Amino acid sequence: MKTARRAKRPTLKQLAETAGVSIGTASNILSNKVELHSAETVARVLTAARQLGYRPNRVARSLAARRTHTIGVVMERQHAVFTRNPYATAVMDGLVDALLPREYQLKIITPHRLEPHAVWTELDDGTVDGLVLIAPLRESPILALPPTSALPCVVVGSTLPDEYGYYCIDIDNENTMRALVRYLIGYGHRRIGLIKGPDNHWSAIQRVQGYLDEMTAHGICPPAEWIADSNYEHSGGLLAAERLLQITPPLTAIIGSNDLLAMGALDACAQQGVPVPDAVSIVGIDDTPMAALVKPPLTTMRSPIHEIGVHAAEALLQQIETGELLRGARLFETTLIVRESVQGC
Amino acid sequence: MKTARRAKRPTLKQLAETAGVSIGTASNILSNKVELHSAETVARVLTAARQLGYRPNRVARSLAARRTHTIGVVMERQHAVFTRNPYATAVMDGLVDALLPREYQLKIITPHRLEPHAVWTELDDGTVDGLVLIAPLRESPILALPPTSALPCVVVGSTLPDEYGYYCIDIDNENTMRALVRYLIGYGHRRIGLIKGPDNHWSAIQRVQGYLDEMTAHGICPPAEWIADSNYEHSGGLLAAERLLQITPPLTAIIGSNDLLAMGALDACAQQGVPVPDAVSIVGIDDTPMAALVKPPLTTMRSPIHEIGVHAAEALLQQIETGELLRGARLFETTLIVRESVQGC
DNA sequence: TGAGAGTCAGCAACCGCTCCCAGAAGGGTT
DNA sequence: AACCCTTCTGGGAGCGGTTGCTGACTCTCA
Repeated sequence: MKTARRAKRPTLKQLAETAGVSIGTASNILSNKVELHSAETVARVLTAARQLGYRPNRVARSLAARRTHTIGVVMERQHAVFTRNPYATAVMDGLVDALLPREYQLKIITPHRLEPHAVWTELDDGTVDGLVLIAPLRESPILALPPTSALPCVVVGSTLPDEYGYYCIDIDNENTMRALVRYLIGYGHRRIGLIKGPDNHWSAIQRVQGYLDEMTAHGICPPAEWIADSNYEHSGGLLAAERLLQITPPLTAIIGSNDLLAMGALDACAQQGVPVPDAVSIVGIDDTPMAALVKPPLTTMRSPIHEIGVHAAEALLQQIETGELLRGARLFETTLIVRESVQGC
Repeated sequence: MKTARRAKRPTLKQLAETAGVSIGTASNILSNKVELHSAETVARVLTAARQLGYRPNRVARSLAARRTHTIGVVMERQHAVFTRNPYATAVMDGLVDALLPREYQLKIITPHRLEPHAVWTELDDGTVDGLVLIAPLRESPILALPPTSALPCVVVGSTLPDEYGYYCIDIDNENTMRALVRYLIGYGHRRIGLIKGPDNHWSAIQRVQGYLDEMTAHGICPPAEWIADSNYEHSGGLLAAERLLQITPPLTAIIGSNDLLAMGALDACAQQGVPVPDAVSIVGIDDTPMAALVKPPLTTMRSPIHEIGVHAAEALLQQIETGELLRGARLFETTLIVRESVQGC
């Protein structure tokens, strides 16, 4: 592969020469260790830097200091589509907000190998000080290896079992779903269907569990047909809802395991002329920005995704800077956002 | 600042030792220059690598090879909110799609200094092989300096005047707006208002120009009050539309300079009980995913944003790999997406 | 047997910067 | 005057790779 030959830019060595100091001195001064040197030397170096248009080479700096000031955001290949992944998008916002002010950079990593060791070669390549794993999947090669590589990591959007040894930041999936079921039951619903997320998402499984637990706690034993398998996307919600709408006697409420699913269900109802919430109530989870825009506006559980992103960044930085690895989980509360897609029956 | 001491991982030197070869040999083999060495040596090195769990250090590699295989995505501070920036989000998707398969990584950069030279220190810090500038603003410090630093760059979402010396990838803002105006006029509209984007966006200015040109081409001279200043966001569209709706005799159509603005206008109409499209037609530009979801579904001009992202990546890689800098602009066609927010009058 | 060609591995000079350590210079004490 | 501190600067050994060059070795063929 041909590589362009670019104009050389001034190095620290040149800077040191034109300022008439040693490289070490110049380095110190440019790294803000100004107190080590006399005001006159500092001024000389700074002037020379300005005059030369000196810009430090961050790669060299990282190599020497073994610190990159960069965080990697790891997404599964199939998730790396921001337009269809409002969750990842919102997490990114939180990360950006927390990271940029502290002069950390952000790198997007999507492994494309399959073998776990190869994947970790892509993830832990020395260019990042830490990793945020966004919603790693159950069978993902990323999780196949224990986080032995002492690279600080946090997991967002998947609550992994303790054995995995990761610090997880997420909402409380089970309780969120249980709250949603309780809310619908409070409105008199009992024939409540669920559009289930994909089995390879930890959250999907936990949400189903919450649904089943709360339903049975109220003496309802939902038949299998009430639970429609799907992915986590709008189109999947539409298809799944079409199936659920054919159940007789009809369900009076449908829970989307996330907002996208619920909005797909909303569209299915619209297409089939089923009025929401008059004929069927629909709810989701996440409260993505679109949830307020659809008709009828979606009642949903708000996940503090942005806050989760911020916390992920902070937890990661803490690990990086103290060297102490965090374990366990930090589960955020969700709050019910009542809009217009639910009604008693 | 305390730095965690991490477990050392094997270096090329160790690898070479355990494989019983020289560092250079090991390096060649791991860089896929396998043809330089005998099959037996290759096997020995590969085995040792597997056994040691060797992972190359990309930082060191970048320093030595002066090639990082990383692209920087530069966003203005105020734009680095993905949840409210469907445009940047869609561009990112295109970049990801084009870059990841070619083993390039993607880094998000948001300058937080103000002085142009300081900004370029952040942008061109040696960690990227090229830069994608997403919708740089008119008075941005990023643009204050000519792209003299021979770092390959492309601009996306802003069509800069030639003098700036950047290769720009964008839609044809003026003609897109003119087509929209023509479309409305074709429906008999003449009292057409415009919600204008912010003055610091090149696209906003070009779109206003297109509006004015096409209106006057049809003998309509829009009074100043028909043009409502705004930002590029939903909330801004709502406020601006409130003003436009008070004009008497009423406007029969409102153009949002982008979809977010148009959707804000839609909400303003809903709040004031003005039926769309019966009382007023509303259109936007971009065709963001939400445009199809709102009520009524928004008629808009589709920008091939994803394609723009892909092209940006390809143009950038071409510059990086050939060393020849591109100039000028590549303007993509937009296409009218007819939905339900327009009607004759 | 010796020259020439062709393989293949090792050596060593970087890449640009950090950071530790030694030592020079200057000032104050006794 | 000798000694000790303090303050400041320079030297140099890495960080973990890449890369061009040298030269040893084998093979072929006259």
